[in-house]
Amino acid sequence: MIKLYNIDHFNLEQTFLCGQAFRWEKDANGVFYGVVANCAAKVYHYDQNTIYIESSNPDLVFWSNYLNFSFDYNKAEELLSKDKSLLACIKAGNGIRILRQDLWETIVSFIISANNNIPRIKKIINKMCELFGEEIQFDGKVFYGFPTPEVLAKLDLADLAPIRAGFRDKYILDAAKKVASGEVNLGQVAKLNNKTAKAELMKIKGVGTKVADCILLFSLGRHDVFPLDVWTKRIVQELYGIDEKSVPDFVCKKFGNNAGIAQQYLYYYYAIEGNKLQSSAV
DNA sequence: GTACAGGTTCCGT
DNA sequence: ACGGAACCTGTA
Repeated sequence: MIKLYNIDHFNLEQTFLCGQAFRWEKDANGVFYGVVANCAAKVYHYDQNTIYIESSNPDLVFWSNYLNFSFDYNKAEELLSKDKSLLACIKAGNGIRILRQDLWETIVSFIISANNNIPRIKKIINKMCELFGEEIQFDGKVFYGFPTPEVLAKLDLADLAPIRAGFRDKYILDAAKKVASGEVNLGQVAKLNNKTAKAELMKIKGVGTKVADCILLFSLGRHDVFPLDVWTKRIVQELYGIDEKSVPDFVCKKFGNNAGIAQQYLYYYYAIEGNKLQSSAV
């Protein structure tokens, strides 16, 4: 078992259920079960400042990387808190962290997220893992790893039909084929700057601006990227009185290196918690 | 029955 | 370049 002590700024609920990851579930005791790549895990707070991780892969380095444990949130939040509108979001969502998720898994997950809702996204991903992922025995339960590009590349649309991905099925296959063949080299993508990495990812069908930004933020730790979806665009427009076309530029300039973190707070506060928008001074 | 969901692609100007 | 419809499916 891995024990993480003296945790500052880390809330599992907000981190796992804020819409950046789709494979964590909370049970009746408040314990989170999930699968990361091919590692099943049980994660829970011992107390507010201590987290326990039991996993089929009890590797501290693996988990501290996934949780982006070394990143100092205090500094980022200190800067963001100067904005009065964000302050309320930061207080409400305190302890949200941006994960560093597996690149391949993040690509496929956010392809599936297009024009979709979170419960259904989860359902599709779980079914795909169950059918094509590796079986993992852990804690007396059965889990399924995320299918590799190689496995998915061999499938056709009929094979994928049971996961009920709808029109996204062909995009999943396109991603698998391009990654398995090396046409899109994931090892390289991680080394490229935002703009180039994004262009590389967008070679995949079903990966547009927003999905690519999500991949950069939620997998590669590019905290300066602000994925603009229908929610966050609407939120920024109303909160700051910005017209639609200026939003991308505005968030970039306003939140700079911490834009992605700002995005996550805004999304959590207004979209997940369902608070009503009210304008306030910038 | 109809509208809509954390977008992207495709097809018109 | 830019705007709008179409897209699978599930749920309200």
